[in-house]
Amino acid sequence: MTTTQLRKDAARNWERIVATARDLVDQGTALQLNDVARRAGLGVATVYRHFATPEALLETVAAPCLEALAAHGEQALADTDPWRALESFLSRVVEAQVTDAALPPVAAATTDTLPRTTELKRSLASAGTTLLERARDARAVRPDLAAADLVPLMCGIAHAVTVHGGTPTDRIDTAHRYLATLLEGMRPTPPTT
Amino acid sequence: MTTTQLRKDAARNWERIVATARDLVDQGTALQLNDVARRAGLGVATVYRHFATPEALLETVAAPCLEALAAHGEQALADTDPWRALESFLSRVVEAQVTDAALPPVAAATTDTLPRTTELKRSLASAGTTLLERARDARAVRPDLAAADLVPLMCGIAHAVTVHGGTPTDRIDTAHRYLATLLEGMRPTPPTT
Amino acid sequence: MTTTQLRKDAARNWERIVATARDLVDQGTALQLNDVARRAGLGVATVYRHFATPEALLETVAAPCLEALAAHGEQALADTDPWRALESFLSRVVEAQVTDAALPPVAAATTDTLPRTTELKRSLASAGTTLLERARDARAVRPDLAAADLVPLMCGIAHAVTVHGGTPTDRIDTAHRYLATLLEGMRPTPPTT
Amino acid sequence: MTTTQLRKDAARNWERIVATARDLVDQGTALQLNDVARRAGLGVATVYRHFATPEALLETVAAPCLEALAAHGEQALADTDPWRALESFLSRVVEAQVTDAALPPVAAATTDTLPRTTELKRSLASAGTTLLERARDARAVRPDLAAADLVPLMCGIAHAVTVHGGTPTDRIDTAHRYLATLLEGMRPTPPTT
DNA sequence: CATGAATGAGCCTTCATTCAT
DNA sequence: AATGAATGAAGGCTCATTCAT
Repeated sequence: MTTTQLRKDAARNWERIVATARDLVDQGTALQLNDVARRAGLGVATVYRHFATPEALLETVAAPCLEALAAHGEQALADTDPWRALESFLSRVVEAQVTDAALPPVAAATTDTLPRTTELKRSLASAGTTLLERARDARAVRPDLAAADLVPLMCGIAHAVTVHGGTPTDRIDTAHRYLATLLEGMRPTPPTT
Repeated sequence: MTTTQLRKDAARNWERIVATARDLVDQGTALQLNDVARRAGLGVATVYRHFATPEALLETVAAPCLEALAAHGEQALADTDPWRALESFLSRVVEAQVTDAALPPVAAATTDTLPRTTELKRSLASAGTTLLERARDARAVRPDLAAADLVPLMCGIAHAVTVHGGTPTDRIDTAHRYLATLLEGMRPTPPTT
Repeated sequence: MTTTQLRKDAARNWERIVATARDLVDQGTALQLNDVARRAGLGVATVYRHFATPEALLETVAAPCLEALAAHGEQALADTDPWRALESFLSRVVEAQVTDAALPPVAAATTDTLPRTTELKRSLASAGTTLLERARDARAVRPDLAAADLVPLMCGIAHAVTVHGGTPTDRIDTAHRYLATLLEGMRPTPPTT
Repeated sequence: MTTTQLRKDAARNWERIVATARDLVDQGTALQLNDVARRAGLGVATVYRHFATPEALLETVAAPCLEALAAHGEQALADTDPWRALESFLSRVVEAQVTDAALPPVAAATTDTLPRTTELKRSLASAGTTLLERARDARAVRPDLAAADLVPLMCGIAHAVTVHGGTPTDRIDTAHRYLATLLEGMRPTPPTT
């Protein structure tokens, strides 16, 4: 059971708020609770009751995507090829970051508002860590790359893509190119005979 | 003679404004012209006269650093080793980005406020392009890396460093590590015999 | 029911704002929303919520008077003497203009802010038009006088009175004198035998 | 000798300022000394030296037109037909008011900034008074019309024309129509036999 | 005399948040 | 629980006028 049981109407309002916020995020508009309330056709206080701050709402909007990534992380662990597993996982993460405007700020934030967000980010980080360690054990990545570097690097790539600009489709391509380059750099340097 | 000659007192105020803004930037505070005016002990309109927008002021604050980078770019061109030249240049750029808080927003912006900024950014981009092309011609970098990717990637690394966090010193180390990894990925893939 | 039902406290604030604005108008002070808020002892945003612009507030202040004039216009239509009806109507209009400082700017404006204002002005104009046409049909006024001239001429007289100056009482007298002169000029020229 | 003798360069600046102000007035822009200075390519203080306030400048801009009107007043006095003289004079005055945007505010002001303006307005008023008295003596106008009403009424007509709107050409026509109507009303009421 | 930089009061407007209904 | 009116601090910007150069 993820959320506390809400009364039926409260649940409907919650949905409306999140849906409205999602639209705004997709439009690239910054979340303002007042604004969300108006667009959702609800009172301001109703929105505040559900989400104390814009960050809380943003994290809620981002949650499904984070969950999907976490799930993918689990699946990746099942892959027998450690390198391919890591590559696939990071690929998904970067794609998500350049596709869903709700992710970058949530991913880059050092402190979260909702416990659920912390939990999800931890889960993701943990999957990344495991995948990285496995790959390292298999001599598939350089030993000097720490687990704590994974998230920052993914955020960095996402940011690089944003600076590069282009259409949404371009952006996915660029993300893959940048990730590919970085991954190449993460492989161990072959012993120079 | 780069700038129009200012009256002595006006020049003093200009300096004060820029110095105040520099302090704020170093503190990580967003520039607000009213705020700058108050801290500089000047009238608001004085600040507005010198800098029409916060962006103009920020670009002015960033300018010396951009100039230093541009100068370094020129020097790097003199290096006979194309790879080392590129590496050294990018290293400086990334260091600057993580050291000087004025740079990231200016570097990431697609449109500039001051012509001088555009000029400097163009000069930097041009140095980067030349260095990259030389390295490519020397088979020192992969052929699929475009000049247009250089700036985004440097911004990406700077952002990754920020997300990673740490003390200023840590940040420089991290920046070098990340850059090293990326550079490794930029080298051409050795022919698999 | 003309206006949307307001909450009791909101209604009280609305009244306060309009009353404050009315005082300012009577003093000849230009309406400034911040000023109104301060004098009414309310937050700025409260005033902005009720009246988006000074014009909207001014029109609201002017509305009761416009309504009274419109009502008088209706009554005047009942008068069987077309000339007397027109005279009486215009007399009231001019009196109102020199008595209530809220009217001249609203009357002279080519575009209104509130739909209600447009409606009232239209109603007044329509009454004037009907009265003028009737009088023309009865050969009581010159045929070359258009309905579109009525409002400008009344504004003109009001302005003339303002330029002339004097105490409020003087002003009403002056207004009547000027209107009388103009009305005399509006009668048809008797056939020069 | 109208003005104090100015140094040649000062005189040139004076001319520039007035010419710039005239352009602004013709465009319908409110006079702002700072703005005038910038457009005239002069320092602000230079403009302030010549004209202490926007009103002073506006009156200076209006002066030639007032002089022309005063001159016409003198000529009108030569006309042997008192009614025609008055009519011609008022016609010119109203035309000027609707043609030159500098006049209405100057004419409507109760207190002047420049002595010269007061002098000119007095001269005009005096011409009007004489013409009115002559016409009254000749039983060409109603006896209850005071000399002090002439200026206000002309301002009123000008204002009515403004409210009516239309192209510059329309405005002149409208002005004549309105004046004609008013003049008709100024004639003595024929004894009702 | 001319200049134009400096001033700072003052206006407008927005927004996150609270609280009475 | 829901509502949305009220708040007022905070920020942005302009402009008439002064004064040092």
